[in-house]
Amino acid sequence: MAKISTSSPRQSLYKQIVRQIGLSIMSNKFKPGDVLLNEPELSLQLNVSRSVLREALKMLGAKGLVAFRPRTGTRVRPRSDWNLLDPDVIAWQGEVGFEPSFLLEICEIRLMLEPLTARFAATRGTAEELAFIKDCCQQMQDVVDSTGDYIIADLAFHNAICIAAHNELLQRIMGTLGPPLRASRVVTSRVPRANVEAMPLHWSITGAICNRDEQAAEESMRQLVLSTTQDIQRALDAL
Amino acid sequence: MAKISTSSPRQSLYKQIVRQIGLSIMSNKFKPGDVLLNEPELSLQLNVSRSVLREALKMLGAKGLVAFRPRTGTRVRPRSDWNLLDPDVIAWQGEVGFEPSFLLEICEIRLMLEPLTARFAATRGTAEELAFIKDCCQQMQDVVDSTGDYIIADLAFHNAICIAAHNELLQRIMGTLGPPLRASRVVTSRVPRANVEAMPLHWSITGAICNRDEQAAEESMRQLVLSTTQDIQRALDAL
DNA sequence: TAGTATTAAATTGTATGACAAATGGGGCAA
DNA sequence: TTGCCCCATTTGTCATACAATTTAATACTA
Repeated sequence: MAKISTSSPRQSLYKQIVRQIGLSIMSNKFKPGDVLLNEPELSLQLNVSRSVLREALKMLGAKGLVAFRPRTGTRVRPRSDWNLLDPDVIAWQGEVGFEPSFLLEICEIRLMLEPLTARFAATRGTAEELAFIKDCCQQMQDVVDSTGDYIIADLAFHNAICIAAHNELLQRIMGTLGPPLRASRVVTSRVPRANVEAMPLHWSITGAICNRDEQAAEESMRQLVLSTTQDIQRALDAL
Repeated sequence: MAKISTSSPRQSLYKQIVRQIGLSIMSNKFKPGDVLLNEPELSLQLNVSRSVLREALKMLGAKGLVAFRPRTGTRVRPRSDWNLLDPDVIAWQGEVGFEPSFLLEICEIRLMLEPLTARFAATRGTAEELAFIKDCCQQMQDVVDSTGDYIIADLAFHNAICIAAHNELLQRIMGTLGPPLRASRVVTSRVPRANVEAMPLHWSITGAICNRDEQAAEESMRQLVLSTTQDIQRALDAL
């Protein structure tokens, strides 16, 4: 059976299939509750062996996207069962376009997490970690005119703070919520000069953390998140 | 090839294998960086066909626990790559015993999430949702003397607040972090009369939310989470 | 001798075919 | 009508063969 796939020639077949079906689910081509084609037919249609198809389906099952039952078939599970914090699930959603409501939900989570994260960083960060935060902030300042580089530097900045907070689970959550933020930042940066205007807040966060001023760190970060949330809200409203 | 498994006769073979290997990883039988036995041998040792083993491994791979490479083998990934918010990953960790540090990290996340969750519930909850919160609180009061029932009622209470906050992603996170909390509550409830002493705070949260008093709801919830965190901290220190 | 290209071995990746087990529905009987 | 049984459909499991990939040893060359 030949591999005709025009897209990614150097990628394992099962990974391609996982991605393909995953995207089909995210794009609502298969809606929750729908029953997929049975395995023999689906493997025929996708031009792969049943083994590959099954391994792909099992991976989707592990992410909570589908459920299996003999005789009934493989069914797309309700969205509330999806592992929404799985990196692939997030990425696939991004590829087909995030729901605005989902982006706003992420903003709310950030509003809950980031202020206390900054506080913990001020309390627990090592000298090296604080120095790195300052480096990241300076890096943002340096590339403030380049939208793409600025987004990357901004992510690095927030990640550095997260590392200094010394909470592995938190790092995982924030790391997973990073890519969607990057997507929303692309929307945000349509707001002219948003980057430049956000720099003072970034500097005050950096200063507060480096001075071990927990209260100021938490409060500045809250202001920053509120501000970027408003930017995103405006950008989404403009659509 | 016979299924001699003495444990769960009514469970798909691949699910048993996923669980078995998953637990082996959690219990540090396979440490991060370790290379698993190659598939033919491992399938022989586990007494299953290579297909079943591969489907199980793919599921573990989808959860970030292992990575595959031809020639090199299947390797356990570093803990930082694990999908720590995957329900199975959490559950398996619980079965082999949570690390105290992990429980404290969860407490910190709660401290970040729950106060604002309560605030949002006060702002956005429908009349029905608020009534349900009150019901849950009353239920806690009714079973305050039964440790097991109290834990269940407490989870339902916090979940009801989360639902009223109208944030799907938040529900997912809190729902995933629920079972570990249940485990830590078992530890907590060794503290005598902790249940009874926590009821006033629960009632003030309930009252604040039902009165749409955002500020009081947030602050009461913060006090509650801080209080339970201290209980857990004390219980862990006593070990 | 050192550096590079070639080859070979080990492991995962893929395909195929066959049969077992579970399940849901339809038909049959009380 | 209601309960039971049987059967068709679908996933679950097994076995085997071969392809593709990658690492490492090996040979070859400058």
